[in-house]
Amino acid sequence: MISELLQGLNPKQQEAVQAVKGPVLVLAGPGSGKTRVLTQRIAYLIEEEGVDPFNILAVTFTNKAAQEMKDRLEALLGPGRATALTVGTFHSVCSRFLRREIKHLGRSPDFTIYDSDDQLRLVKRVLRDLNLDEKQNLPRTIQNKISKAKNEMLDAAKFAQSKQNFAEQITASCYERYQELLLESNALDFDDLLMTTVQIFRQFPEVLAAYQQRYTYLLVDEYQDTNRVQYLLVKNLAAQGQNVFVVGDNDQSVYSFRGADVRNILQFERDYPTAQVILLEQNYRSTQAILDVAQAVIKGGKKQKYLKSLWTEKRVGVKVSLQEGYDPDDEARLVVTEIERLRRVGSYQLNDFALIYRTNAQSRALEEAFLARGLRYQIIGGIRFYERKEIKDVLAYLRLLHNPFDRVSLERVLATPGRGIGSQTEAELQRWATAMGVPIYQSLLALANLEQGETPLGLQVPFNTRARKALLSFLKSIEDLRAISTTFDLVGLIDALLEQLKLQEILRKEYGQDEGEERWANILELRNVAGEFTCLPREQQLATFLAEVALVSDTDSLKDQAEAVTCITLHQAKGLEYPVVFLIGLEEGLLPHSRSLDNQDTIEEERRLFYVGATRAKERLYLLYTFRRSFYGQWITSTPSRFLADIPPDLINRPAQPKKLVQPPENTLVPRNGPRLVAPLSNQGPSEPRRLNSPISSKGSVLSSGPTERIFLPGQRVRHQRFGEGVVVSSKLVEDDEEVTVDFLFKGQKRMLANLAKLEQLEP
DNA sequence: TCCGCCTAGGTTTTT
DNA sequence: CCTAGGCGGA
Repeated sequence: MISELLQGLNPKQQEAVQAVKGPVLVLAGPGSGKTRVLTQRIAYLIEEEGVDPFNILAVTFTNKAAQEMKDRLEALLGPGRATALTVGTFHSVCSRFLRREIKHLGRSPDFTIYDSDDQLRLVKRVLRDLNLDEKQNLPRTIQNKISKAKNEMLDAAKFAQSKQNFAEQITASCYERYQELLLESNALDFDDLLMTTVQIFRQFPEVLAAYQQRYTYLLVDEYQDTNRVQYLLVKNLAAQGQNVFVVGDNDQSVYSFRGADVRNILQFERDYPTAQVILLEQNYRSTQAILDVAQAVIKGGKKQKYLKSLWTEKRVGVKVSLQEGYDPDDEARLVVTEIERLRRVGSYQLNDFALIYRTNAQSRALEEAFLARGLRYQIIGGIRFYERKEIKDVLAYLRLLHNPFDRVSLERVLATPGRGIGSQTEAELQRWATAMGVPIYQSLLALANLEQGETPLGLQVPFNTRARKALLSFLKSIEDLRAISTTFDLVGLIDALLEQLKLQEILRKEYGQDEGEERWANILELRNVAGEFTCLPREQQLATFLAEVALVSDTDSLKDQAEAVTCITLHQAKGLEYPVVFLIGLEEGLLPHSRSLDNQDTIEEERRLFYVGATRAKERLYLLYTFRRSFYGQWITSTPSRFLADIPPDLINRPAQPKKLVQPPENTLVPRNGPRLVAPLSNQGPSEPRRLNSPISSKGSVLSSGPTERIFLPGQRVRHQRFGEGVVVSSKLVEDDEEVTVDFLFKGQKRMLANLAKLEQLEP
């Protein structure tokens, strides 16, 4: 009997799901159901091959993908069947692994995980410790270098060896001190989670052997986005059984900035000579019109032969639209207007729409347009929930309670709220702790003992009376909370903390009524999340909560059912799909991003980003760019993205702009909030070709010509100069125009060419 | 120590 | 444009 698990899969997919033991590489285009194949494969292994879920490790790209995989398995196999399965991101899997195994390095499992913000603070601390100038040694740059080194498995010593020039020696000494502070803080940063795991594997072969024995089946999604250390993790775990099943798409490799190396997937067969390679080329997501454009862009740059091509059985569908907005506000307005139109004439809901952009900053203009029209929207990313100041403040207390050596949290907590402990006192505390050779928190405890008359090391009692008082009262409040944490559950602890801090009042005072309430609401949301952990044994609640909170990303909490338009970056949109997609800001300097321009490889990565964005669309794809955009407060005339020039004109519609804008007179400032000097004129038929300054190419490019998109859909209200108002009955595209049948209020039905007749769109 | 004014510099993308 | 840090004054 053919397994039910194979039903609804095409032969290629079935082949992948049933692949025999041994290494398997599934090269799969966008929308090819690769994540589904991965999931079905796991179900198949358990159901048909009798594999114990305990022996399976599946690595996904986000926690959200992991959750979805678990849910799907539950649905396929029945409840409870797959609970022994290990699923998660590299980071979460390694984090769990280290809680168990870090003891081999003589470290406590109660380590704190430092996120990027914590990393940066720690680097700043390092620079101050080493008396280095923050101007000459930018903390961000140093943080990036350290992170990069860790992703390449270079520890501080190896880094110092490999870099000989003076500037890098400075970085090396920062790296060294940085690791010292991490160790002293009993903390691991994001990158350590992976690097330390591999180090343990190397140093303790018996530990590795145990995991190799356990995980006889290893599956990895988005393999093209693995970096060196992730590659080594996979390789180490797969070394014995070779049962490694990876899925990915080299055309969607967009994470080289965090060390991802597309060669990992391209050289899979070299790493695993017995590998089977399966190509999934059929696309189940997008229409042919969308796929054609996406393929044109991805192929545009390269001469090399492609590993795979894409095809679909879906209908050709609506042509992809390309449109210019005057500026980002106008661009946003065009999008919102189109969303409103599609909602009227089609059966779309708000969550069918996605606005995808290169940089988070672009979401600002969108936000304003949505607010102005009263459409619900959700912006993914930007300031992440767990990076909000008020949230981090509260988390800092919780982290300090769980791990008193956590240096970054201690410093944060000392400074907020103001309690009379400033940089002077802090520096002195630091000196004193160093003199005693203990971590800062212990030196505080020693200070308390000193107060009670003990003088352990015969050191002089430091600090003036005021500072000492402040420090001791601080210590007392922490110790009080610590006592509470040993009797109350997590929510009880948080309540006590909020009470002690008088946080609600502080927030209201600091940010005013409205924003104060908003931030307080965030705190309550955090408290809500904490509530989900109170079902655990009390001793585990805080640790589990903190580990979880450190590793979630924003897309993880993305709600599909939310009735709102989604605004999201290209990177975060990877793996998602929407019926209608607007790719905005398709301009030189933005996509490709200006920071990528000095290097051919990074420009090609930008091209892949375009490809990823375009292939998110199922039914309709809109490409937009602006005439001008402001950078650093300066208006710059935009140049349309070079990737647009790779699209054959006949694949694209350049709609007659329903709203035509005129350039403002020279040297006229357009006030940000005042009345716009550039008023949208009501439409008067086909617009004059907009002056495109520096078009990419004069012919063979979508930028120079193009027929019209179908904008007069049935139900659209229109006005004609002679016939007056009417409603569109039907329409179809013809050569260079759109043929519409209109039912006029007084003149009955007429058929005409929309642009030729200068037909005007009206609001409903 | 804290507050507020000022200026110089900065914008990719994320687990 | 915006914001984080530096600097002067209370």
